[in-house]
Amino acid sequence: MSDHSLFILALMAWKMVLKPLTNPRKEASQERSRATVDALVEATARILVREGFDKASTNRIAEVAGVSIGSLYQYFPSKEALVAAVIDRHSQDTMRVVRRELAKAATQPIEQGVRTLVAVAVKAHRIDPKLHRVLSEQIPRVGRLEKVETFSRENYALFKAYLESHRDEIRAVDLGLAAFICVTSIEAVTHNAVLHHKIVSDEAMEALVDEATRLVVGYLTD
Amino acid sequence: MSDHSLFILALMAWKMVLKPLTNPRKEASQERSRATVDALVEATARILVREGFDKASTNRIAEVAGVSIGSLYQYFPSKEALVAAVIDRHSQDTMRVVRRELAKAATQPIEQGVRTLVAVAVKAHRIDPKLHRVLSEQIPRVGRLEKVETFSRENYALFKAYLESHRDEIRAVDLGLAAFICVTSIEAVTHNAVLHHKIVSDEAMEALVDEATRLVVGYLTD
Amino acid sequence: MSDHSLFILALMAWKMVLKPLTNPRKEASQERSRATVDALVEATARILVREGFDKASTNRIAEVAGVSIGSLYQYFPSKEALVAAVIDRHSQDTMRVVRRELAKAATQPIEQGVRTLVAVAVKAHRIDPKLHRVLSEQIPRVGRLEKVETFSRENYALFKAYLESHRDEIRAVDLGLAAFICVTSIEAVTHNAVLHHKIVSDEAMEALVDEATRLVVGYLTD
Amino acid sequence: MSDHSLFILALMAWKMVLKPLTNPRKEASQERSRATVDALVEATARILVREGFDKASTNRIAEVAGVSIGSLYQYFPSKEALVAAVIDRHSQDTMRVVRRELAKAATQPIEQGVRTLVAVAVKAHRIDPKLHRVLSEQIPRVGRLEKVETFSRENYALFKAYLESHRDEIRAVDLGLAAFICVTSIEAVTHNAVLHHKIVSDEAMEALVDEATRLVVGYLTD
DNA sequence: AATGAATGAGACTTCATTCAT
DNA sequence: CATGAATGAAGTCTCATTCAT
Repeated sequence: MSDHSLFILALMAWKMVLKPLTNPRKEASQERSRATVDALVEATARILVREGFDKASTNRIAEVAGVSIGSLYQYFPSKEALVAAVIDRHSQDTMRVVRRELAKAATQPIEQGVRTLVAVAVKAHRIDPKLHRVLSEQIPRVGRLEKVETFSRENYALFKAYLESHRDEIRAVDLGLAAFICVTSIEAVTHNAVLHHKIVSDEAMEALVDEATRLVVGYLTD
Repeated sequence: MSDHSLFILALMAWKMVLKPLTNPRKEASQERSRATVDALVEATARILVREGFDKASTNRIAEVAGVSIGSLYQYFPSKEALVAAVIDRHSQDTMRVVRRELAKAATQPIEQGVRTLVAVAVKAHRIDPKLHRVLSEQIPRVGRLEKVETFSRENYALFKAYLESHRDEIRAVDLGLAAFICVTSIEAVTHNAVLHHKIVSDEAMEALVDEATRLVVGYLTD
Repeated sequence: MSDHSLFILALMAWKMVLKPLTNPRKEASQERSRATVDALVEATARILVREGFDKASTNRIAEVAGVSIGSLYQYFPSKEALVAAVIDRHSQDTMRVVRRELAKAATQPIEQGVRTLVAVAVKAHRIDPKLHRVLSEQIPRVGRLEKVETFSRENYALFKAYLESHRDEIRAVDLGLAAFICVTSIEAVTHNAVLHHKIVSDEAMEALVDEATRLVVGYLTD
Repeated sequence: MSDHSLFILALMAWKMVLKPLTNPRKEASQERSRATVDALVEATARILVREGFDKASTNRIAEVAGVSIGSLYQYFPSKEALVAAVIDRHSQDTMRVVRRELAKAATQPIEQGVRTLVAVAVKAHRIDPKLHRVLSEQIPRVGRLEKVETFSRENYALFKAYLESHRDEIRAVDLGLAAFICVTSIEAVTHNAVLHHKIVSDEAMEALVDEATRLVVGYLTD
C-alpha cells in the first residue's frame, strides 16, 4: 500500500509494538521525565514541519527542546526512535479523532457508511497536514515501513469486515479485492486533495466527499 | 498530487528544463565519456534499488560505476543531479512505453478507453517497479517535486481532454474534478498493486484491471 | 593601506565586530572547552608560522591541537574563523604592549613623541615577528581586509590628532596627508627592518629608530 | 623588504633567472605556440584580476584562454609557472616604463632626482594596479619571494649608487641605511596611495609626490 | 539524572596533473 | 601537437553518538 494511507480509517486503537531499538528507554514515570520526553517529541515534530527532515539533527532537536543532548539520549536511544515517537503521537491523535467518528458507520447503510468513511479520511488528513506530509515522505527513510504496512493491512481488513456485514447491499465481488480498490482510492483522493491540492474551502471539500462517495458506492453497488 | 502518479498517462513528450543545480555539467560528446555517464547513472539506479538512498553516496556510486570520483563530478555537479538523471532516464523509458500504447485510447469509447488507460498505467509501473518505488519515495528529497507536480498537472489535463471529447458518453460532472478523482484512483490502485502488493500473476492483474476499469467507468457513467 | 600597518600605533582598545562567518561558534564556558579553544588557536598559529598558510588545513590543525576535527568545528565554523582568532589574539597581544607604552607620547614634544611612536612600532613588530609576517601576508585571503582598513584608518586619525595637538611645533601642512605619509613610512620601515632584514642587534635597531625619527621629524618641521 | 616594493624603481633591466620548474617549457618558436602562450598568460592575468586567485584554476585558465588543459601543460609545467609568467610579464611592462623615465634622474640634483624617482614609482604602480595588488598579495603563496627579495635588494643598491654619486649634496649618513629608509618609504607611500587609497585625481597625486619628495629630500639634506 | 564537550566516520567536492587517443 | 577524459589525494564540514564530570 502507499506511503500515505498511513493512520487512516482505523476503527480500533492499536498499540504499536515498537522494536527494542526504537523503544523509549524508560516509562517516564516521574513528572519531570515526562515533560522532557514531551518536549523532545514536540521539538522533533516542530523541526520536521518547520525546517524539514534534514535540519532535524539530534543536536538541534535537543536545543529546541531546551534539553541537553545527553538527556535526549537518556530517553531515546537513537534519532529513529524520536521520529518513531512522533509517528506514534501523530497516530494516537489521528486515532482519537477516527475512533470518535467511526463507530456509527458500522450501522449505517452503504451510501451513508461510505460517506462517513470518506469524511473521516478527510478529517484525519486535516489534523496536521504538514506533519502528515513530512512523515509520509520520510517514513521510508526511518525504516518503519513494515509497521505502516501492517497498519494498512489492518485497514483493508476492517473495511472488508464492513463490506461483509453489508454484503446484501452490494453486488457480487471478491471482497478482498474490493476493499483494496476502495481503501486505496479513498486514501489517495483525500491525501492528494488535502496535502497537495490544498483544497480548503468547505464547499470544495464537500464536493470532493460527494464525488469520492459516488466513486466507491457506484463501484460497490453497480 | 501524490508522489506516485509519476510518469503516468502522459501523451506528449516533454522536455525537462532542469534546474542548474541538477543539470548535467557537460554533454558527453566523445564515446568514452558517454560510457562514463551511462555507467554513473546505471550505478546510481542499481544502488538506489539494491541498497537504498542513504547508501548512494557519491563515492559509492563512483566505485560501483568503476569510475573515479573526479569523473563523477566532471559530469554531475552533485549527488542530486545523479538521482535527477536516473529520474529522467526512468521517465524516458516510461514515456516510450506510454506513448506507444496510448494514442489508441483517444478514439476508443469510454469503456474501452478507460481500460486501455488502466492497462497502460499497470504496464508503466511494471517497467522497473523497484526503481519506481525508490524514486517515488525519494523524490521529495531530491527537490524535483515541482517538476513532478507540473508533470502530473499535465496528466490531469490530458485526461480531462479525453473526457471532454467523450462528454456525450458520460454524465454531467465537473470534468476537472472528475479527472482528479479518476487519475488519482487509477494511479494509486496500480501503484499499490504493483509496488506493494506484488501482484504478479496475470490473472490477478487482469482482475485488477477489470475492477479499476469498473470503478472509473461506473463513476463516469453512473 | 598596506597589509602591514596592522596592529600598530593604536591608542584605544577596539572591539572587533566579527562577521558571522568568522565568529567563534560558542563561548567556551567550561574549563575543558577553554583549553580546547586555546589549543586550536595555538596550533593554528604554530602551523601558520612553521608550515605556512597552505598547510594549515583544518585536519592538520586539529591534529596538532590534539583535538578531534569535530571539536574544531564545535568552536570555529571555518578555517577562516581560526585564522581570524589568531589575528585577534595577536592583535590583543600587540595592543597590550602598545597601550602600555603609548600614552606618554601624547604629552611629549614632537622630537620625543615621534621617537616614542617609532620605538613602539618596532616593539610591536617584535612581539612575534614570524607570526606577524604570515598574518600580514595572508590577511587578504582571510577576508578581514576591511577590518584592517578600518583599523588603520584609526591609526591615521590618531596620529593626525597627535599632530593637531602639536600643530604649533610643526610647519603648515595638510595634517591628513602628513599623517598618511608619516604613518605609512614608520610602519613600512619598521616592518621591513624587523620582518625582512632581521635586524636584531640593539645598536642597529637604535640607529634605525634614530633615522626613522629623523625622517619624520624632518618632514614635519622642515 | 616588503611584498609591495615589487618591480619598482629599478634602473636597469634584469633578466629573471627562472627556476627550471617554473620555466616555460619551450621557446615558443612557432607563431602558433607563441599565441597560445600569450593567451594563457593573458587569461591567467585576467582571472587573477577579475575573479581572484582562488578562481584561477588551471582548468579555468585553459578555458578562458580557449585552449585545452593538455596544451596548457605543454607550455607550462605547473600552475606556479603560469603565475610566474604573469609576474614576469608585469615586471617587463613595469621595466619598460621605468627604464624610459629613469635615466635622466642620474644626472639630476637631489631635489630633482628624488622627485623623478617618486614620480616613476607612482607611474609604475599605476600601470595595472589591480594586477599589481593581486600579485603582491599572492606572491608569498607562489613561493617566488626570493626572487622579489633579490630584486628589491637591487633596488637598494641602485639607490645607494645614486646617493654615492651625489654624496656632496647630502649630509653625512650611512648610505646603506639611508637607501633602505628612502626606498622603503617611497615604495610604501606610493603603493598605499595607489592601491589602497585609490587616489586618482592628478592634483592629489601631485601633492603626494610633493610630500614624498619633501620627506626624502628633507631626510637626506637635513 | 543531567550536562555538554568530545569524537570520528564519512559525506561532498575541487583541482592540479596525467595520459590515451 | 592538441585534446579532453580521467584521476585521486586532499580538503572542508556534519552529525549521530559516547562519556567524563
